[in-house]
Amino acid sequence: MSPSHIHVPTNCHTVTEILSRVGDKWSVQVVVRLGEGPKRFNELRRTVEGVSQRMLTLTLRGLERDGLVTRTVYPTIPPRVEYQLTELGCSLLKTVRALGAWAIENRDEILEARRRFDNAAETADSLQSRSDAA
Amino acid sequence: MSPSHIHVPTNCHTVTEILSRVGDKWSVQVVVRLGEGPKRFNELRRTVEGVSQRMLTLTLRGLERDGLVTRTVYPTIPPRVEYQLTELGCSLLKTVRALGAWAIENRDEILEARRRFDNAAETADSLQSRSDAA
DNA sequence: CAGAATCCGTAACGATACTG
DNA sequence: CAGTATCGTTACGGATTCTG
Repeated sequence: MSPSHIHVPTNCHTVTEILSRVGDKWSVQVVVRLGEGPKRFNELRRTVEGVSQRMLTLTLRGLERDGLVTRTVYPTIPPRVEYQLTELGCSLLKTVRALGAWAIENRDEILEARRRFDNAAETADSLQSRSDAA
Repeated sequence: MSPSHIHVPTNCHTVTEILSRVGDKWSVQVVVRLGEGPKRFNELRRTVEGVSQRMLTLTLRGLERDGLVTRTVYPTIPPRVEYQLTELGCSLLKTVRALGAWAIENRDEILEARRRFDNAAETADSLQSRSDAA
């Protein structure tokens, strides 16, 4: 049992901070792909699908900055750069997979809830416009 | 062992979708606070700290739409509205806590990696400007 | 090949004022 | 009390062009 009634702002902030690192548009996908093994830049660019060159660069820089991936440059011609998960990155991948499992498990329930909610809102709207017209 | 080399786009998309629901600026904090029990609007507004009225409203609507919280209106004067986690919301809270635990556990390592990275970048910059001046 | 730099549109967010 | 409506700003992300 954790004392959840004790509010520790630092922890909340920490969690939020980490979540916004991982919650951006591409970080998770990149981490998951790198979970398959080290990859080169354009290799990632192809497999992540939909990511722009710019965003892949920024995402990788961010992950590198936080110590989640390493960037290794082989000074050949043409240049060759490999990205690889660090141990920290691997441990993150594990907990992200848990969240992923939850997402897949509850996908249908969420989608249906969404459908219901949108339907209800639509119904309310049409009732509204009917009373407007009257 | 999961066959991680088999790429299932639907699952990736699902995970990304869920993560962007939870990865926004306030959802997690709201869910965590609601994990302590049902709360009223302004009660949340105070405990979540930093959230604007507008964003709290939007966040709660989003969570309600996805079936993660319920919204109960007591038609008294003044009005009283209670928000409460659904079962689905509770199950999400559990996996989010796992991510939170990871965040807290690895906070220092991340911060230090960040510091190192920024230092290295700064050093490179100053070397750059020195060769510019020459 | 692996990026850096620039430009630009959208969407997220915050502050404020108003309402039932 | 619990919102809605409107406005302005900022941050995110995409497309394009250029470079070592």
